[in-house]
Amino acid sequence: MSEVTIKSIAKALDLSPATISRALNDSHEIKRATKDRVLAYAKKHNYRPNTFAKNLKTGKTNLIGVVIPFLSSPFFLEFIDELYRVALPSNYTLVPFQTQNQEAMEKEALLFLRQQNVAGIIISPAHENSNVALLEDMHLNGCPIILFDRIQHGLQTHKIGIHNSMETYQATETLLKKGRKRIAFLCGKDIGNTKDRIRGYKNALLNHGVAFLEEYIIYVDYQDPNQAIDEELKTRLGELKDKNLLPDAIVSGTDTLSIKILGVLGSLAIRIPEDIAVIGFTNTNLADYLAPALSTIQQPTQEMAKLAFELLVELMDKKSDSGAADYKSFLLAATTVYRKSSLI
Amino acid sequence: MSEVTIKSIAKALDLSPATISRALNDSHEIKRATKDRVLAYAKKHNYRPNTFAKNLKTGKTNLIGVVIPFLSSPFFLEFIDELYRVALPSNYTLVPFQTQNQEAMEKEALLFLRQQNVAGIIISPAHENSNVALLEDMHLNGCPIILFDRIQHGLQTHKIGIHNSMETYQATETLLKKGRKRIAFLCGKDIGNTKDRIRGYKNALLNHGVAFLEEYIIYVDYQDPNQAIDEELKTRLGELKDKNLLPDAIVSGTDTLSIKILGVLGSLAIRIPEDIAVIGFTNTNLADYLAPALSTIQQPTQEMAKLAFELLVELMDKKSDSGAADYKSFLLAATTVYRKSSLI
DNA sequence: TAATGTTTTTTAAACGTTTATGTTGTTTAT
DNA sequence: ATAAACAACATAAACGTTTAAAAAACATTA
Repeated sequence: MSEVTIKSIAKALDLSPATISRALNDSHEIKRATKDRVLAYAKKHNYRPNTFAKNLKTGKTNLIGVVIPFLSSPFFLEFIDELYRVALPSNYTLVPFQTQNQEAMEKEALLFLRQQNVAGIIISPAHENSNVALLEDMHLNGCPIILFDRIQHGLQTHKIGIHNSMETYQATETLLKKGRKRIAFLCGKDIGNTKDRIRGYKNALLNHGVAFLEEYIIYVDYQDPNQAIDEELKTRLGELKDKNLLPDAIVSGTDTLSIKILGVLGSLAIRIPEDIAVIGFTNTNLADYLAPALSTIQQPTQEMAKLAFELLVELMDKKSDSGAADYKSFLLAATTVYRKSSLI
Repeated sequence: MSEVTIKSIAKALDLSPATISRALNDSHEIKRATKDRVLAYAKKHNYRPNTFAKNLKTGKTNLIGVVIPFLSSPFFLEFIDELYRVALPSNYTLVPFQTQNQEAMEKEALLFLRQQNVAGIIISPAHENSNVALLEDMHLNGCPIILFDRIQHGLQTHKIGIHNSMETYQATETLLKKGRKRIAFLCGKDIGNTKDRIRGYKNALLNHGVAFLEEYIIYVDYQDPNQAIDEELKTRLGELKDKNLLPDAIVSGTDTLSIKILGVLGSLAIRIPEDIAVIGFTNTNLADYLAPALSTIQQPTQEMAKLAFELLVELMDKKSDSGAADYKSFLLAATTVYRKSSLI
């Protein structure tokens, strides 16, 4: 396929392949004139290095694996989108994977990335400590890894996230101060950061003297992509209503559910925020347009992406300097935007 | 990095590398017993073939390049999402790229994909005939290509899209039948399929005896990602109002704009659908939740993705059968869902 | 001028595969 | 019994790079 190679250039210019290779890599041991000849010829004949040969020889690639649970989640989508933007001027190429929040799929992705010998990985793991052994193995073998968003994970490396419990604490407190007492917490089963977010929610209740009710933690099974989440939500709300426990406010700790709940409440003829106020984690830029406009806890996605990329590049460049492994956790500030869904 | 190779296995089992390779590839000229020994050893020691060596030798990869204008557009997002789903069970790996609708970026992506020697490409081109020479070149050199969504493009290959003019014709006609006469058409400058969609819009007007007004084609420059599209939309509507030409309906021919226009009209205190009815092209599953619920012309995204993948695999398998190049254009049926934004 | 140092280039091996060709030993047909 | 056919493996070259080491070319110095 690729007709023009280092060898063919060598033959054409009556030089050795070694010289061509060095000239193309701007080695100091090739004189200016020769370099110019080679570069000119290469350009003229549209020489393109064979990635596979190069990688085979050097054992290095310029690939960055990006592993996320869902592409359809506004937060992860925005993250990837920004990642593409910051990676563009660099020489690195992104290889994204979604795991559907399943450890098995995550493993497949990681094995593939390992096989591709990626230069680094940016990952929001499927679960707490999911594939931790594999990740540690790759990490030890010189593949730098950045954890983001779901940073409660055993791997020792740079981590980028937000202060989850603090965010839900404040959201819950806001609702409490507006007089809401029956506040439910909505979250996906096995969805990252849930624990921390629930903790903040509970603490807010505690500090305001409101009793915590186990029934008010609404878990929704998220695993099955084809599942009718709307239906499940309706059922769960119906159960609460039957027990005479319909909440007067909902804090959602999960991106996608924050939006779904609006539609479900609407179809049940429950008014937002009059009957139930809603504040949710999500990063959709459509929040303003929703009915009603949704109060959101938004992660600083673009900064996270930028930081993730920069930290990774730093680690990849450092290479085997084998620094004393002083990894840091970066907790960025989230922004809560109050819109109609939580006003009273 | 990869410790265990064909060579090392050969040494360990006192066989030649050729035998190991053949055993791993289940060649008929290796006897059962030997194969079993090799497979067992490989499994036990976690042998992973070196992709680069393999690709270098065979000149083939299992990569599929996916080139789209925007990842942030609901339609393309859904397309990619589904593509991942159908590609998962196969042995192919997706390498997505977004071009920001810029031919230069598209070229970069294609050059990269060519360098990676991808087995095939699925693309919705930035513009009509953008990078057509490059695409043709790659195509001729044995890289099968599937065009989707924006199929008005010079490349001769399988194409998958919808009947754009028909869809906008029907949407416009619906509005006309409800008595709207001042119908504007909203679209992105240089956004694919615009021509066809405008044609359908014009024909509907024509067939219903409503005069076409040049001012009612509202082009919005889409290129600059940081541009304040909302502001631009406001300005354009303001201009129309000043000329006493405020429309009573809007058909949007562009995914993202279909959503944006809702917010803009809202902020101008224009009622939907009373003052202005809206029907738009888009595939967001949030259409129901928007304020007001948005009438949408939805492409059959998942079928498109599935078909694109299947056709591509077929072409990749066929290889150099050099079939008489009987490429087909598949025009799938879109679905128009009428919601509140277009009811009167 | 010859020895020395420096710059520039070549030689050759290697990365981990695949595959055409060669070699061996065994079976089958005549 | 012997030639032919086959099964099962080994040898060796190749894919397009990179890079250590050797070699050549040139420049400098005594």
